[in-house]
Amino acid sequence: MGRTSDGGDAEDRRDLAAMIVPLGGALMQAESPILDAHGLTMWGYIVLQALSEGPTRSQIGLAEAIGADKTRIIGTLDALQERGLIDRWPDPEDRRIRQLAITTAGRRLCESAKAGIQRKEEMLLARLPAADRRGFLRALATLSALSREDIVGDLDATQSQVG
Amino acid sequence: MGRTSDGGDAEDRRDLAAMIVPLGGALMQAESPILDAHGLTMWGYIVLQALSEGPTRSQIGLAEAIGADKTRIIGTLDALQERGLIDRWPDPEDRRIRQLAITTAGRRLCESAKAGIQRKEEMLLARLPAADRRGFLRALATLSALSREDIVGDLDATQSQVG
DNA sequence: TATTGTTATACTCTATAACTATA
DNA sequence: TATAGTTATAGAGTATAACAATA
Repeated sequence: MGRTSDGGDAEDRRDLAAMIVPLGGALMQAESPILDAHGLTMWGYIVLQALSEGPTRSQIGLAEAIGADKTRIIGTLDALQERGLIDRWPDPEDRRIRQLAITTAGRRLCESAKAGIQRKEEMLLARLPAADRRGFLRALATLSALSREDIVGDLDATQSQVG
Repeated sequence: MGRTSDGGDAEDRRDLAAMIVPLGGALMQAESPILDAHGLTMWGYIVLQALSEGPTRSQIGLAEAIGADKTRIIGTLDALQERGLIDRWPDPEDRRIRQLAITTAGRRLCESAKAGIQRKEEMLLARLPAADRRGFLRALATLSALSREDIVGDLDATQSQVG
């Protein structure tokens, strides 16, 4: 059992989540000193990266884009605005909505943090054989582009049986 | 910039943590209904898997092995013991220490949960080209075998500069 | 009335500190 | 006194609910 040749790699392995979740925690911990040196929180960095892609028409839109609750980013936006890293102003056509954009200073700081983080990540990736590394990054890009429902929703009913 | 040929893939990419952490969250959410169907919590499942490898001589040892605080697993152990999924008894030679072992019922339940989880994961991995998939799983095994210090500690001082 | 943004509250998870029983 | 296990408390992070301004 387990060695059946059903077309591929039915090797024994640990659960994906058991490998991925702790790895994600360690990566966040590794990023932390770099973000600290830039005076950024994790959420602040995430917001700056999102706004680097282009301005946003509402805070709710931004929150959805980064997978956060709308109430969770308010303090972050306050701090970023006060430091001049983002602009925030009411939409003249609908004064309920706050428009958001990154400033030049914000873009510069974000790019610096990203460079430091990716430099550190490169040292980690250097431990991998080149072929594995390419496959890893490509697979990661593929999987992280999937929607949460695509990952969670696969065969919900039939897989939950106790065997 | 970024296209320098320094021996490899200096491609633009999102931060590893930004891809890995949400993926881990989605995977945990995907596991959740399977664990529910088995009456297991995430920590209960982790404990059963750890004890599947062999008995443990103390709760502290088990907690360290799974990266948990010793206070965090007590309720979990109580519940597993009450359902007859683990045995827990004082070491006769040092009655402060509780020895732990999985029962036959515990092993059966754990294997059933693991089968369901990995079946679901296989459906996700099936979306990847075979080569990427192999590299992904091998890289993941390599990286998750590293200690937290190995990942966090890489070049702590020099990487934290604001450039 | 519905929606954006905000504030206040409650809840969950985790870490810390205090306690017991054994040594 | 030191350690394993337990319980109680406090803290961080998040989600939920209520509120003010605008449409």
